[in-house]
Amino acid sequence: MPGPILQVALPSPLRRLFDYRSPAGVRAEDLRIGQRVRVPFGQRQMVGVIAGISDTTEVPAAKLKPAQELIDLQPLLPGSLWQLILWTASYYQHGLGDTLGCALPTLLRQGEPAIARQDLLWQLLPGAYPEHPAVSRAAKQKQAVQVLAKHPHGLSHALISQWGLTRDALEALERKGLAQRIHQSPHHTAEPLPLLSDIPLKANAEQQAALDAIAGKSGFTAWLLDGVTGSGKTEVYLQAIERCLVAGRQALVLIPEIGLTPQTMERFQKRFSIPVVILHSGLNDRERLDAWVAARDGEAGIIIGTRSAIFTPLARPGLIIVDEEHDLSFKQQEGLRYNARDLAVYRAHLEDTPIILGSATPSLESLYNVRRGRYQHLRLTERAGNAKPPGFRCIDIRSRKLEAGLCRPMIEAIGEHLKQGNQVLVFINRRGFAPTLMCHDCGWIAECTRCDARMTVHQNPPRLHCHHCDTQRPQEHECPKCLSKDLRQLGAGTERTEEYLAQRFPDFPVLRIDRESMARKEAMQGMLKRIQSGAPCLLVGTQMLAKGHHFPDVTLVAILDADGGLFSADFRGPERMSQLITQVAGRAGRADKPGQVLIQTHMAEHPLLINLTEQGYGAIAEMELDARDRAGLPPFSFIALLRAEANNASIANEFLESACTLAENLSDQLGLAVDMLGPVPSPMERRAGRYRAQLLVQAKQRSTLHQLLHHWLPQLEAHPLGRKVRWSIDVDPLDMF
DNA sequence: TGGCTGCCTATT
DNA sequence: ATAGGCAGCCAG
Repeated sequence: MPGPILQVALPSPLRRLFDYRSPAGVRAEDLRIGQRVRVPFGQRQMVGVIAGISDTTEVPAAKLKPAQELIDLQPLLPGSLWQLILWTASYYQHGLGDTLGCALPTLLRQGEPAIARQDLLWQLLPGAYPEHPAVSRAAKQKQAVQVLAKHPHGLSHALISQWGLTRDALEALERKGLAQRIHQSPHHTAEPLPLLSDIPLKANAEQQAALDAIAGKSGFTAWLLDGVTGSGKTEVYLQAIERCLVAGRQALVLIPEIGLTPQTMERFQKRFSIPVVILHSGLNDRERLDAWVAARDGEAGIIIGTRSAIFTPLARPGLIIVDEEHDLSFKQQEGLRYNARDLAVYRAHLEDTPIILGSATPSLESLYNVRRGRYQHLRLTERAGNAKPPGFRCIDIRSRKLEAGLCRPMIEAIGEHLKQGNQVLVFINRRGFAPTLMCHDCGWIAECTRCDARMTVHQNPPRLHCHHCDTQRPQEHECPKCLSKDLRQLGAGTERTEEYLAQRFPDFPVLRIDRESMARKEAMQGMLKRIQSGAPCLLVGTQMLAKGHHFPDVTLVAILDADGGLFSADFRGPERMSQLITQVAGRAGRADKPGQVLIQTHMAEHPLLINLTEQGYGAIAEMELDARDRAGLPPFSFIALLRAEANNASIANEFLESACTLAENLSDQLGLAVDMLGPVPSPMERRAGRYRAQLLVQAKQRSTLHQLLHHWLPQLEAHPLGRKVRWSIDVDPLDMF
């Protein structure tokens, strides 16, 4: 009699499962869905996950091979997380094997056992205290004593780097007789610990109302915490987490990619004495696995991480928080194109826990869900210490002379604020020195050889740089077309504005904050320190300035170009622009120093700008939602984008034409009301030497779109042209590029 | 005729 | 993805 057949998901782009016989010597009753197996695959061996167990198979017996080894004794993931991953693969139309590949830490993908490295704990010995003379001249060891003092039952060795400690410091303490290592069995449960190591702030009335509302419901509820910058969303998170921990459960916190602000992280670690796990990009594979296991086995109380942390298993899920839920970095832009914020809502539903989506500028999707009664709206409108919201004013720059992107009234305003001893933030969403290099005699423009884009002039070091494919080359000294020497650098980026301001206001330091100047990690820390000193200075930067950090001594926010979002090709342009302006504006001001925001624009009477400056983001959002409704755009419809790229334009187009016909046939057969838009060349047709085109599929109902995708994707996969082009499907795309 | 490239196919 | 097989092609 034939044994069970294992249907195994393998990390390959092929969207199907592969059947194997069970490994030699493994009893049928020990096999479970969700266990890993090592299997032979072609010439190699691979680690896969059992996704199904069956009595039968279509595969001829001669081809069927036995798996080599059963890696896990138990399923790797709790049921809810397995469900989440299955749903992710099916919703985003991605192979299960590859989806698991995105969801699991590298070492698990390689077949490493799913246990923490060791069960070593560090514990203080009696008589150790931070002021102990033996550590008075050893800052690291002193810090270690402080941290260990908060963990009377011992701090897991796996988590020491999370607390900024090193093995060396702890071993030194051991030698000095101040600390010891203790070993414990893997699944021991510690006696209840004090949860808090710091006293919560007193919640104001709005915060308390939000907390009471959240506490008043059990099970799944989605809360939209809509709070202006400085209104204390983090304090609501912290106290909601505290409640969750008191109930013996774990909290998962998702934060945007660049939002890893050390200040916020410190607040979490300072407040709680239970283990907080931070999944940041600096972790190595082993540390990542240890953190994963600590979360899965319930050792870690709070798990904080970016997008991919949504796939961290929890032993006792109790609460999910998505901070800055409108942020685009929650959407993965390649491969498995999932949106961690959306998955978080589904996960909370699966695990029957509350979820808090927080933002000062909620996405239209979330506001729409509030309108439909799916999310509960919580508002925080007061800024801490009664700080006034910043006052907005637009400056019409039509026919005004600009110097390095600044008009005269703006320069004067900057001078005023500096003279009064305040800081000024200048926002210009363009890196480099100048966005264009042009020949003044014949109009030639320096373009990228691999993209349909202009080269940006950079000065440090001097070069032309393509921001789309990263190509760099020296700047021409004469026009390659007419040999004129009169090449001009047109327009302004952060470098030019920085240079101009430094020369115009020589008495004040100018700090530039963009990807270039922040390349070194210490750079940001150094600049933040300087800004926090409160001395008058100028900050010049890109949208990096808009994320996370608060600058209380800034009284003027100068926005040099608000027009980009007003006439963008993307229907989300206005939403993005409003969010960006509101977020940048929110960086400034505090109780005793109200902030002012000046916006340069060519379209001072544009209703969007007027509404934004007079009524704020909420009003704009409602207006935009109505516009989307009338136009039948998301969130009032559902879209998927099929992208194709190839070395020549016609083959990408041919593939999409054929895909379009297939989709039209399918929707006829199945009676589905879907609209096909395209294929059309991508807004930037050539990028990094490849030609790109796209086809948009749109439906009124989510289920209609998914029925089509479900039948369409296998056809595309089997399409002969599909191997000549590189194609991908993006469900709920956020970017049309 | 050996060895190279490019294209096609199978992977359980 | 990735490896292997095979046809077509050229230097020797």
